[in-house]
Amino acid sequence: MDETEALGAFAALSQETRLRILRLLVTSGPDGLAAGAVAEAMGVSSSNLSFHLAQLERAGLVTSRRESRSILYSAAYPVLADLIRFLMRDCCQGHPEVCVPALEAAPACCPPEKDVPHV
Amino acid sequence: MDETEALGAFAALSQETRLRILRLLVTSGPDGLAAGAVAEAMGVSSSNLSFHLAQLERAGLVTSRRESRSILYSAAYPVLADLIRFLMRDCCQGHPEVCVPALEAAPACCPPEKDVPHV
DNA sequence: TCAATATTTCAAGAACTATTGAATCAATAG
DNA sequence: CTATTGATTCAATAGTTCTTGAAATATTGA
Repeated sequence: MDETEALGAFAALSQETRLRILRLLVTSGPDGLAAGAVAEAMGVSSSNLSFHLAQLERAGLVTSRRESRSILYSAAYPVLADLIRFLMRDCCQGHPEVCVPALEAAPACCPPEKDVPHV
Repeated sequence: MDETEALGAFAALSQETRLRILRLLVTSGPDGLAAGAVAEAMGVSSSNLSFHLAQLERAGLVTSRRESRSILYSAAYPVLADLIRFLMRDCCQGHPEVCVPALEAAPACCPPEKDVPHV
């Protein structure tokens, strides 16, 4: 992920509705959710939701696919991982005190049975 | 870090000049850099720089202290760590495929000699 | 105290982003 | 083929953020 992509991702995440949409989609799994379901969960109009989903998609944070009449949106997990990496790589550069505490919080998210390299 | 703080941090990072300022300050170490030095490095006017530094400070990503005539700005490492944690905790929730790849990139940033818990 | 330096604050305008409701487009069922 | 459903696009407006240059503030040295 380069600076331009990171800027786009941060801009996408800097709006309350969009941050909440992304969190919903991440926890909804790779199959995704129909735009209508997301709109209902967020309590916003379909046109407003469409606007925000388009921003998230332009930032690469979500992907969409049509399934019959619905359009299903899902979180782009690899791009999220890229963004975390960007923060660690480009912002921690030579400053482990930034990302060590972040990593210490990771086990809650990443189950230890996965064979992750010793950091 | 709660949603509101994260929104503020993302907004602060979604502007090119500010993202570059933060990266400069992170790599400049805890002693920080005078506002004037940052302005010169960024090639922007002092009043514009002041505007962006204020945004970064309001977001909690940098701190400032006066030293003689200069005001020294430095990166708020713990807040950056909080932000990485926020992305991992609130966005990876139950989806290790998001943060495992991110963690795999971490060694480059966090030297292995530090005794970090096995993730 | 006065001048110089470092920085911030302010006001105006430009540029960008978000919201709304109406119109449009795509897919399906009858 | 028409009506219905699910979603997007568009145009107008409202709101927010960025940039600029001038004025103000704080600190120091002569």
